[in-house]
Amino acid sequence: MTNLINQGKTAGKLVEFSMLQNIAEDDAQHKNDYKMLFQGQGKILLALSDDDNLPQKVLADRLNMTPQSMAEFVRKLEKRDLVSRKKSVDDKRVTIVSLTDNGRLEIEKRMQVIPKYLRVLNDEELSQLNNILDKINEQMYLDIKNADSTLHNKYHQLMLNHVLTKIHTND
Amino acid sequence: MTNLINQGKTAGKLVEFSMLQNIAEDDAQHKNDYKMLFQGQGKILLALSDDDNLPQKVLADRLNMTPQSMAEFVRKLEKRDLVSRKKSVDDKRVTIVSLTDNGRLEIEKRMQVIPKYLRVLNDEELSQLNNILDKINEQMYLDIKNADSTLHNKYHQLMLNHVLTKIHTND
DNA sequence: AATAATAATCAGGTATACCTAACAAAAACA
DNA sequence: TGTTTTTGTTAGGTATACCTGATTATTATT
Repeated sequence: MTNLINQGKTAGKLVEFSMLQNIAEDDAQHKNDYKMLFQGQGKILLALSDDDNLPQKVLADRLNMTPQSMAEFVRKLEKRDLVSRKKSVDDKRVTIVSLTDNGRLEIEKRMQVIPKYLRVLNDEELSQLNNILDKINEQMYLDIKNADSTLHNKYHQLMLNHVLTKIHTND
Repeated sequence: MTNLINQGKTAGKLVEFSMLQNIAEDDAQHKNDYKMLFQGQGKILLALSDDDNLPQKVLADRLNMTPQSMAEFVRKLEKRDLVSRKKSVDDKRVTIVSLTDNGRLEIEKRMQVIPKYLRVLNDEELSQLNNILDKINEQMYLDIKNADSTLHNKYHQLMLNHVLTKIHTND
């Protein structure tokens, strides 16, 4: 009961947070980079950062996208030299998509940006936030898995599990 | 020093969080609603939710957009019956944009969605997260103000200051 | 070997967020 | 009063994210 009220408050602050993020990062292309991490081409990069050398079809399924869209995005990524495409040898229909070194760098670059606003948190707050995010993220993994047990698109799971922590464990 | 490491970890988790959010809310148009809060038409709604009945020009300045884009978005919002446009009487050049009741409802609807993932936090965690978000948000307000003291576009400030808390204070 | 299913492509489309250039109407200024 | 500034509009454009339909290879099935 009381909890609901607190949840409401926090929800509002999260919205505020997202909005400020959007405005604050208005500088340069950072914003776009960040925004682009989670849709279209960016999604694909993230997917590949965990599980590389995937057929386009698999990517399309995982990211819940039509093969046509996938083809388009992969093309664009290829043009930007972030992924490469090679025909599979076992099945000459399939095109294997792989990250280029450039693409790998790009992802790291994008993810290693430490938002300026984190600097105002002290160690205790950082660790609190860490715990909270762990809990929230875990719950979201579960939600995603459940929403999906209805087969039809396996979502990420594999791909997602600690993709990012992995990349960030070089500290 | 150590702090930097923790910041890095947290940054990674935030990226993870955003990504999961994007995927988890794949259901229905919720995702789009949410996403749309912070750009284009959505930004305008938010701006008006704090400070209503504004000339298009002012909106364009505050949201750092060309008047042409603003005109376009306001048009679209009008078509969706979320805002109304009336000519100002003192200055017949200006068009005053106002939220319709419908628009006001729309904003509240969008913002009062409590993300499912918050339910896994207990009261202590919620209050920790609240504090943390307060700190972060406050810092971002400052950043925005500073980035902006270089005149040229006054950003929000007025508009932003506790827009959302205000709306959420009905608990 | 003939047919069906699968991976991908091409062509064409919609929607959104933006932008620039050109221009009209109204207001401010000299 | 005439000129300049300001607000907004029209027209046209770019870029991204997606989608559907039709078609081509290639592999799987019968």
